[in-house]
Amino acid sequence: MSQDSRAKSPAESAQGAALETILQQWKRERPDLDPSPMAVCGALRRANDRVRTAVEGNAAKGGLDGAGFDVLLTLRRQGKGETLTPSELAGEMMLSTSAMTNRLDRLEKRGLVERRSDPKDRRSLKIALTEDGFALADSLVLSHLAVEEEMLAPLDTAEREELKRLLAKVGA
Amino acid sequence: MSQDSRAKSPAESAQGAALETILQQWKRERPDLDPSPMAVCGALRRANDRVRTAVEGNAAKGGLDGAGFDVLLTLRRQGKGETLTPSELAGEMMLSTSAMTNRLDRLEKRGLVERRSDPKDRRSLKIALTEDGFALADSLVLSHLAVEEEMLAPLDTAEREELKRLLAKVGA
DNA sequence: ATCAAATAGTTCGATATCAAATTATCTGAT
DNA sequence: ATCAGATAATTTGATATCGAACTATTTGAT
Repeated sequence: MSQDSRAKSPAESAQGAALETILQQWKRERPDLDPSPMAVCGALRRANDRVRTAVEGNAAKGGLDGAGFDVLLTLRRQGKGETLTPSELAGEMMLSTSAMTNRLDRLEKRGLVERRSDPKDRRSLKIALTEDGFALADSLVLSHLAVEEEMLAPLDTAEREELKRLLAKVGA
Repeated sequence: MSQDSRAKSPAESAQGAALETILQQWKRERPDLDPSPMAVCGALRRANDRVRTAVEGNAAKGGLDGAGFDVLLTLRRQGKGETLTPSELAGEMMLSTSAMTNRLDRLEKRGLVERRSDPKDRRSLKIALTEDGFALADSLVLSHLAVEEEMLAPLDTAEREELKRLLAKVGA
């Protein structure tokens, strides 16, 4: 294996074919079509991949994958002692409830969250951060923001605002 | 189940918590931190999710998932009769070679691509579109561009250029 | 010419996801 | 008060991915 020196772990080195090359190929193959939307959507995907990779790298420092990291930060930002149900968590992060069961199993096994039964509704659960989980979230959010800030470092404040504005219009 | 009415299949309705709410929560919980990078990175992720969902919807019209669709279009844009090896394909689309084996198995089973042994190097394979595969790719790329164009419809030409420029700077 | 190291593709084992089925509990209409 | 239907979480079964191990070739140093 090892595909000729590039392409290590897909989400890692990442990049694939140059966007410019792709556009040229389509112009040659289908001169009847305007491929310009691909340039924008491709740039969107690439930028998102770069950010995601960097963010997951930070999560890995806490021994978490992107999945567990999201759960931890979602709980943390609710506030000390606040809880969410598995369904609410799944809803917040666009995930099936069965995938959430699995994530919570892992986080609970690591002692970062706990499942508390809800006396008001015995079907339901309250998911809470443990002390360790809270501390880890508090630590990771700091480096997380540093990582995101670094990804955005080439953009000044006005450019960031403009980027947000334009992104909000995509698919709106 | 069904988490309070939204969040059907995660990648489908999608959206999760409002970005604005998330920012407010962090400002309350960690007033010592500047959460503004989250707004930009969140917008990036959301925009990318919307585009991906739309693009996968188009692929589904041809009975493909996003994975198979990518392979088909990558081969198509090389030109009629041109081939790539599984390793090259994996490299182009940032995927492990083992995942590529799996994708090719499925596409070959559907008669959309074929594996040709390379007489120059008997370890290697040439992946080629079949006639059906070529025709499907040619048809799907048309609606694909229509879908992407629709996602970008709220942006005029200058805004698209600006968006591309800004996205290229993210994580650069 | 030989053979160790590199390379191409596949297979294997583990894991994360989804959708559907399942179990337990609650709600509301009668 | 009962019970059919809704709801919460989990379990199940299928699939896609990754990294590592494997098989078959090729390459390059001697």
